[in-house]
Amino acid sequence: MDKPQHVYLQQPLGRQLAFASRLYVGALSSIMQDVEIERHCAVLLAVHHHTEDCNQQFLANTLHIDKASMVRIIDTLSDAGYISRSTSAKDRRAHNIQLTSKGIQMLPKLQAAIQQIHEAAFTGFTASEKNRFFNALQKMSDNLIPLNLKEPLVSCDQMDS
Amino acid sequence: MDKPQHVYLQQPLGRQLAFASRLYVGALSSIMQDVEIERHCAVLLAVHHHTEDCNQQFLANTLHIDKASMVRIIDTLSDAGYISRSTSAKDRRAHNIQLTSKGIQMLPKLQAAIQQIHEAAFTGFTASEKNRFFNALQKMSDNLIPLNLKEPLVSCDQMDS
DNA sequence: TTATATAGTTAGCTTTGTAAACTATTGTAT
DNA sequence: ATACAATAGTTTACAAAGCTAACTATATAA
Repeated sequence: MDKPQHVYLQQPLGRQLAFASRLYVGALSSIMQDVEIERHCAVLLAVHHHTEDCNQQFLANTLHIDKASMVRIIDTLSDAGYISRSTSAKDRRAHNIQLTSKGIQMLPKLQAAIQQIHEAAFTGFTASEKNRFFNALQKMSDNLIPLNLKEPLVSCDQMDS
Repeated sequence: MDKPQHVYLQQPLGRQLAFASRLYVGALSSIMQDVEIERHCAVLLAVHHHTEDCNQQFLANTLHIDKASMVRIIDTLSDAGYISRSTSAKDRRAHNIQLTSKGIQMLPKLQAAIQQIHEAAFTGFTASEKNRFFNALQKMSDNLIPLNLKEPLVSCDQMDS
């Protein structure tokens, strides 16, 4: 019933996570074939749910996408007519992002697709199992953040130059 | 205690998984700075644990890496001197992959790094929580695979040409 | 023998993450 | 007010990864 997964993981965690992420995006693509920008659903949903001061830096921080990539995404979504930029009144450096009417119109379809994926993904899960999974994923990510250092991480006993 | 995560996930699942995967690889890079090929630890471990008939297609299937990418990875690891190719006696199309002595020598370091990351990642988890997380991730991935179809996925009520 | 499938390779394309340099603006310290 | 530093956004360039297609050499099945 329980496999010996600590000894040797056939799929190391890093790869398993990457694979799951690819499966999720792939599923979204399969379902929303007629919508060309389904890849950026996270941004669309974030814009929808955070109407106040929703600038590119906020989106980048929230979704863990760097700001250069965010420019590309916003350009794509803007060119496709789903969102628009407008200079913030509070801070003229910032560009507030809004959904256009076209963006608002496609939201239900996107939400339905996501719900469909979640129902499929968590088939066989109880509600609390699903909850625990989300919480565990979040906690694990938070635990890993401090290990991502740019600096050499020199331990004391190595400093002898 | 339990947040309303179904309503709107601040981080949609696909992005959360991608982010976690990046954190994992980033942590490995931080810890193994002197080893230049830490990115391919999954392949090295798989080669180590599957000595019999470990060819590139097997590795590709096991780790969910396409075979073209696998060629690149094997080239890199081979150029760096960690593994070697040899034609299989059973099937002369196949290349069996083995660790070189250099590859074997660096294994303990890699395993220690991975253990360190796992200890950090699952700080605050009980053993069973950790187990449940792995099982849930696996189950969720398996559930998503059928949704990844190349074919148009035409529902019956759409077919009327 | 012929046709088909498979393992590996190569090449080309796209997406994504990352870094660096740059602008326009904002905030702060003097 | 002036000078300096920080921030939001943009552009450019590069590297890694996934994907596809075409190709070779072998293997298998008809």
